[in-house]
Amino acid sequence: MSQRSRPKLADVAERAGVSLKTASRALNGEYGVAPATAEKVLAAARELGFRPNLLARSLASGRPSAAIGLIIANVADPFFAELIGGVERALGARDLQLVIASHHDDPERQQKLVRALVERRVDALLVTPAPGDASYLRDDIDHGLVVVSLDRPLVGVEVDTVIVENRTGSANAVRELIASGHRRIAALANDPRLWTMQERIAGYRLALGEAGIAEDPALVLLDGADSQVSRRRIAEMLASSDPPTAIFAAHNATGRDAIRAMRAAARELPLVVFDEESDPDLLVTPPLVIQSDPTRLGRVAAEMALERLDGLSGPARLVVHQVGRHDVAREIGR
Amino acid sequence: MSQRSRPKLADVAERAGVSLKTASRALNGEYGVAPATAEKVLAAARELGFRPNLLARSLASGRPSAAIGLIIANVADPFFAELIGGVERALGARDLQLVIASHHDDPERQQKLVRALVERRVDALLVTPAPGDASYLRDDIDHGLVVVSLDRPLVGVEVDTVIVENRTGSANAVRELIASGHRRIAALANDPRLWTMQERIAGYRLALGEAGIAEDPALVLLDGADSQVSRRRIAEMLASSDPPTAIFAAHNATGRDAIRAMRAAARELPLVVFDEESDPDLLVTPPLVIQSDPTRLGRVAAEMALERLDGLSGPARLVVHQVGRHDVAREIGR
DNA sequence: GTGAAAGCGCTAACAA
DNA sequence: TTGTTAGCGCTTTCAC
Repeated sequence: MSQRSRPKLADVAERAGVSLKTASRALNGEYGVAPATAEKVLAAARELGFRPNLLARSLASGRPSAAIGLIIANVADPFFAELIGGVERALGARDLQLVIASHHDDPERQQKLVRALVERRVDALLVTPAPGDASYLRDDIDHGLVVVSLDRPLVGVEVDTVIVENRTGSANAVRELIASGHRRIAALANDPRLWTMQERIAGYRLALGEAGIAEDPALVLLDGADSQVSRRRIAEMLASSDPPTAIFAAHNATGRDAIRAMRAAARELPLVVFDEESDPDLLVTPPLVIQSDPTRLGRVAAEMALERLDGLSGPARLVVHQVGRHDVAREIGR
Repeated sequence: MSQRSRPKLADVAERAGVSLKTASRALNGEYGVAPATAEKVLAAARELGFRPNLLARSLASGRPSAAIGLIIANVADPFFAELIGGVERALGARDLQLVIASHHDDPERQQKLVRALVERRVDALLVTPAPGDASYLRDDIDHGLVVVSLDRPLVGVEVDTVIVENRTGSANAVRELIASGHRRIAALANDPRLWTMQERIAGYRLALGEAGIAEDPALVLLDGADSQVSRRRIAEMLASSDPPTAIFAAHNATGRDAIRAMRAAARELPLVVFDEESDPDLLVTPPLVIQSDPTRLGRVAAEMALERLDGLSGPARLVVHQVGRHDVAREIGR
């Protein structure tokens, strides 16, 4: 409805007194058009407010639609926002448009979104996968769809993937806590279905195991997505007869809940947080931050997709980024 | 290139042994297809991995492309991330896809993005305008493009607009500071070209004027986009012989710079911040927060666009949201 | 240097 | 209930 009365190429051609093909050539800057003719066509287009229909062009030419699909957990999450920024920057130079959608960690919603974007004929699909199997993508991949997985691996298909060292990064941070003498370290995550959380908790367990520390289930919260619940659970840990002496938060929001719970209990324990994005130096409890660098994640994933679009073939590639480490308390002198 | 070898509707029809149109009807769930025939078609489509080409469908049917364009300042900014979330939610029920791009407050880049999205035939365009005139949109609007402006007004065309009470909200907050006895109040903004900043500073001036306080240029920083610069400027204010006794930050990032500068100077002044998104209760200096509610901004703008797409006509509408006010320090008991 | 015809993948109108 | 024909807006042969 909204775009119905638009002038078409034929209108431009008619107004310029040339044929369809000549108008097309002139507007696309192709060779073989007399300068005067080209100028006439461009003037006609300007006067008419002509806007070429990219959908029609893509259909007629068989060329790709110049759009990249990006499916992530949640656009409103600062982590993913930064990731999108990285993708956008990598795409910018190529005049590729970005079609974005959130699956909110719902596998079925992800599948629907994949379908919708494939039907829209995006040139490539960047996905931060929801939990669960995604082998339904095989078909599209076999038909030439470029898929790149980022932040988490895609289960059921082999595609280019960019992830970070969740496990090692977490283990190293927990090792630091242990080296400082801590033996009762709480571990907090927001959703046990997420691969990133599983890896980070595995890193926590790895470090504990190396030090011969038995895991205390009372110090582990895997399902802290609900802030109310997680604050209560952390408060209980702090109030117990054998409380933790340090906290490892595998997720930023859960880490912030920990800060709130500590403040409520008037206690301040050493805190490690994975992927705290929001100026951690300004938090009342400056943590040790382990960082994924979502901007880089997005940029690299987009670049890998572009390489595939440029014709790169070969087996799926796996890129594993090292994580950053920022001892915020030390950096601000506390 | 990537989607070339896909089966088309004709392939499905052939495999099912029916005509093109019958296959089309069956796949679109239209009436007038025998159940057995429909089943055959669906089976054929499944076996072939058929994905309808939405671009072709849109072209052939004249129906809209089921995509909404969203042009904002910066996808990676948490404020806009939330705004996107609001748009996405409002669109979700309708199966509309979201094409997103950032102009980084560059008017020329915005114009390019508008063109690109119009050529892609988005059904509607939601824009958080970059500074400057945008009357180039008139032509597209006249041709039926639905445009909604959000967070800032669009200059040069009259379109549905959703903004917030930047001026009143700022004035009220500054009035509170004045009522507490402050007469030397610093004002910080990040970019004087932005309408939102102009309005908020106008609110600051309004409150000062009412109280008969002369503005001291030494206490006003309008161009604090560079964090280094803004921290230095704020530090100079604090170190001056006649320092401010309170701070009004018209922008969140500049507000955080103020917190850093205060910490560096070992001073803590009452702080008002506009649009602090990142858990202000956890900041070392809990501010009084004036909130735009970007999620609502996005949701309402998207709804207005949908109403237009549904055929609503009439003059451009202006929606002005009241801002929220959170005295974070008081709320957390400090 | 320019143009006429055919066709991209699909739907619409009208038959049968 | 099904099929045929034309055509969406553009690009591509292949002519002139």
